[in-house]
Amino acid sequence: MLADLAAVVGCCEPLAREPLSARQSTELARVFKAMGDPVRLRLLSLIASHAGGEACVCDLTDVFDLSGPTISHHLKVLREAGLITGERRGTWVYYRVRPELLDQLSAVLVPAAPDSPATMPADRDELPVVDA
Amino acid sequence: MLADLAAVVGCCEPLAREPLSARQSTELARVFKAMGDPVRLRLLSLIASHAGGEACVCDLTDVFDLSGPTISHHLKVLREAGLITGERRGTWVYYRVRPELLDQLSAVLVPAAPDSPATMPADRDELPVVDA
DNA sequence: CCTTTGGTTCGATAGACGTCGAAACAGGCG
DNA sequence: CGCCTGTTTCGACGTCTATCGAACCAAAGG
Repeated sequence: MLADLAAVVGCCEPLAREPLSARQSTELARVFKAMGDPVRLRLLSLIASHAGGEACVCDLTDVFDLSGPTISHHLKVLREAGLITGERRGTWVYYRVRPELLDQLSAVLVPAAPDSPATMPADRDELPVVDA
Repeated sequence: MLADLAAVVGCCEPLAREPLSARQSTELARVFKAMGDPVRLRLLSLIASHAGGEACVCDLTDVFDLSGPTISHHLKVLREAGLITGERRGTWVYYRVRPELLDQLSAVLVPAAPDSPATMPADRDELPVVDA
């Protein structure tokens, strides 16, 4: 669903440097909107902080007072926003975050982090395209 | 509306370090949701990148094919999320961003930026409380 | 004062979103 | 094969949200 964030945002153009184009803001907003829900944000955090960098859906469901389908729905939103990837291994489905995306978002927000690797365009101006 | 982000998120706890609590995710999601709209994201960018660090509403209205009330509504959402502040000076109302908030969000996203000032909790563990 | 211009609030409406239960799909395992 | 568990899809429903026009408030000048 989300094409390549770097391609749209120009990789690490801070929000405060120059106005976003309509296209850029649309793509970026898609990602922020995915994070604009408490459940999804918590899911993201649970996956990101889970041992091994990945979490099974069964681990996530028990944390909330929500039905299975609802959790699955939120995971799908996060997946389509490019924030996480899911992989089925046997019976269970494991999700892991895509740190590059978080790095990019972080870089967009902050005016100019001096020499943090998160803002060094060098080693990741080509992100894998995520689809569906 | 938004209390103190730092107080809730614990100031700079990265998303991937430990799972967010229900409360933390709720507060954070409020901010991300405010940014989860193309118009608002563009407004934020227009204000942040405007000369002098502030922009008059009259500057913002012309950029969009939207009615005045709609722009005003979006500005209110950004304001209540704590992302911008508005001040009336004479005839016009000027908006400016709150960079601390953007810094904090950036810090929450990235696992551990080595020595970027954006992630140094030292000089800003006390943020001004924004209300309405 | 009254008018004009800039911005916000109000009320209404169409569409999007979160949630659920039921049903469908996918793998193990008797 | 048939069942059982884990996960996703489907359809529906109530709520929230983006948008508008109309009305309203604030400041500046006649």
